[in-house]
Amino acid sequence: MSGDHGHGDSQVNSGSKGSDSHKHKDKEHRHKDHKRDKEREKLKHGNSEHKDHSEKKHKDKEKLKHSNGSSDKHREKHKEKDKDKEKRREEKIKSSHVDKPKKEKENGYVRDTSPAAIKSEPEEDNGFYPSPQHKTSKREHDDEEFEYKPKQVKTEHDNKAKKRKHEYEEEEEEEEEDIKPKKKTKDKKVTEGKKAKKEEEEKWKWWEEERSTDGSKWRFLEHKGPVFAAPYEPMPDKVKFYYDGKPMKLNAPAKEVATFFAKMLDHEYTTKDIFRKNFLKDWRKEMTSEEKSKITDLNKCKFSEMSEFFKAQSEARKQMSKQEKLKIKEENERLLQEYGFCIMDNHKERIGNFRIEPPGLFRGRGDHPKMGRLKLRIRPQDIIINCSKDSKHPKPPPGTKWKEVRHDNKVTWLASWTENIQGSIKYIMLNPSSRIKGEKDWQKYETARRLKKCVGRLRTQYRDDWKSKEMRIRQRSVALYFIDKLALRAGNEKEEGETADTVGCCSLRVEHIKLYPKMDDQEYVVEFDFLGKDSIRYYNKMPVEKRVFKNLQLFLENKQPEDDLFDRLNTSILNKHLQELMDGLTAKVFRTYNASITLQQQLKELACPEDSLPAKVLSYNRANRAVAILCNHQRAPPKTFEKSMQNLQTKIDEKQNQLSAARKQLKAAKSDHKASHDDKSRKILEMKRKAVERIEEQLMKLQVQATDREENKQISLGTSKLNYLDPRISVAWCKKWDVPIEKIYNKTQREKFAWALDMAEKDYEF
DNA sequence: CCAGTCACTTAGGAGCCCTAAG
DNA sequence: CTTAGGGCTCCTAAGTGACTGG
Repeated sequence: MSGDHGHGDSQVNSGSKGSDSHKHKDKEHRHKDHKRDKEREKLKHGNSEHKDHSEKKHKDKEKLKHSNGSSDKHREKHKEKDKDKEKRREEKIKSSHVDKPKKEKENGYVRDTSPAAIKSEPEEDNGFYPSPQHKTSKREHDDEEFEYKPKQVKTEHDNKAKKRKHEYEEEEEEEEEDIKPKKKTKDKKVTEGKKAKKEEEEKWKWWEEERSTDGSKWRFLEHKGPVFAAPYEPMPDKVKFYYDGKPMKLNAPAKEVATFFAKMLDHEYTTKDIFRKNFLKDWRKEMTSEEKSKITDLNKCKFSEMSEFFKAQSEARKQMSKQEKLKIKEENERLLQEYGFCIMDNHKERIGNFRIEPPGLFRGRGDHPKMGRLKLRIRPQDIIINCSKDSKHPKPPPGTKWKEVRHDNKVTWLASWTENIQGSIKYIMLNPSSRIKGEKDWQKYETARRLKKCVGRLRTQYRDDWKSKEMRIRQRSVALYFIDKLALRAGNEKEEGETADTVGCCSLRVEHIKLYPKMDDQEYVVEFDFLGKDSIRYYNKMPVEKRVFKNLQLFLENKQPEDDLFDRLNTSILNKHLQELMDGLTAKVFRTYNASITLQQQLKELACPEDSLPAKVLSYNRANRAVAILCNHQRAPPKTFEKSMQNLQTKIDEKQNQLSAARKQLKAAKSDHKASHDDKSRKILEMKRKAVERIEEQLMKLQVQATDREENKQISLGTSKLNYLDPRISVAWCKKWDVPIEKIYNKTQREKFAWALDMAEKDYEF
């Protein structure tokens, strides 16, 4: 970590303490700021300056990522071709328009009005929980509280009492607590000494409360604003930068940027052409004109002294004494306490990312055209603050101003800024454990469960549509089939040249699939090979139904490799269609649905009541893994994988030897006992028996561990666990098989899924 | 319909930190 | 006590999808 984002003051102090030593720099910065503002302005209107399309063949075959070579040429060609080609194809199959009136929505909360959805909805209410999907509209008067100012924050110190959910006592022991952090700090000092662990154990059961119906996300919001990145600390003069073999002094801004590069020197990013080119270009913008005229070739730059300096620094940090480390920890904790929480509607909630992203070099993933560009430092005047009108507004650091303070309760973010690489907006939002995130998450799974009820009908329909006489419908139905069956992502269009060339379902190109009428003993095999989100390769061969196959052949006719496979389809068309089939349905719901249903099925299949605890956990992980594979959640095999696998194997071998030794002894003890039949020998026998059992168990545990790890080599379970699997399935499974939930969810995860832990019983059905 | 904007979810990797084993 | 390695947290990029205004 940057470990250097020093002190809480970094938020506030740029004007006070820190300033003296930086006066000089500050001036220069300010001067630059002007230019910068202009540049930032430009962003808004499309930043055309970097339109370099360096034609490059990929050679890198780093693991399985980025290794599919389809992309670059595509970029060039794609541009012009599109329009007219499309038109040419237009008439291939007659298209007629059947536009239907759209469904209604109420501000973000989906109203179920489609007849289809209504009829298919016995609403699985476990009788008690208010569904997030259909808020009962009984509390129309909700909004009358709109302008109130909360006097108290509910923080419940309830540690025991796990279940009680049916008792309707949300009013229980809400400690009256001053909102003002003053008191909080005091409170804290008392406990902090020992373990800071005690904290206020928030046990607010928001899921037992009504939800707002008017599209507002909150009624009251107060926070202290973000924490800014620590200012640049000039390096000691003895750490030199060399150009063309000669030491060269750089002005502060240029030097700071140089340190960004130096810090990455060991990373292979810095060897990539695009990265270097982008870096040099942006770096030069920070230079004085002399520097600029001198430094023209990155190859002549030597950053190694700087790099060594940082390495030494981080080494020193590791070597720090316990005390020093503790001090840093405490400081971090203080910062967290001060800036890491906000008050939203009477409750203190954890903020997800309260630190502003520090400046640095942009690291895109895959073959990103903008890798190496300079991410500018974010200043208070770049930040928009969002909070309640009647809250205590966050203060900008002395001598600075926010860009804007607004009071928009239709959104959930507390602060935002525009980033300079893509011109996109970044937000500060709440932690996943917060009500606002939890509700949404819950709702997501409820939507997926509604899909479960009508997925049969939808499948019948899209299969029917394979026969449609309209091209667009055939394409739509085949794409939907892929999304359903293979859990592909929707595949929005992307701006070319702005990002890595990756695709999803709707944006698949001809070059991404291959058709094999026959392959081995299978017929109609489709081979997929493309880079998806994060440039993770998707590779899969799948036999499809004849009709699908024939359709694909049709779609491919007269197309170039870089043409769109589904030229009459995009995500917005697809989603519009889905919306008509089921209220709230979009392409990504299929991923959620298929992931969750797969987990549930797998857990049923793999169930084995006699299994030991570790075996059960293994089963769970396998079920989880099936989902991860479905969703193509990969990871780079850990660098130490082979070695650690070997170590484990050694352990297993040892254990095995131990076991056979123990068995021998047991045998001996047995015959001893047979011979003597005395108490002593019986005792020994028992002991040996126990020993064997114990070793057997240990061995089994190791073996399970080995299997699990081997199977996990390139699969990442976390993503699906966190984003796709209805946590209630897991909770129910744990209850059913007496597996402690801690085996499945760590602390953070339990916090995120608190709602599920609380409400799911062992008979929960997704 | 289309491009642009905005909000919010989903994603893998870096690196810190804890723990179990030596 | 030290060390290795694996888990967890943080970080922030990269998606999805709604909406807007022309």
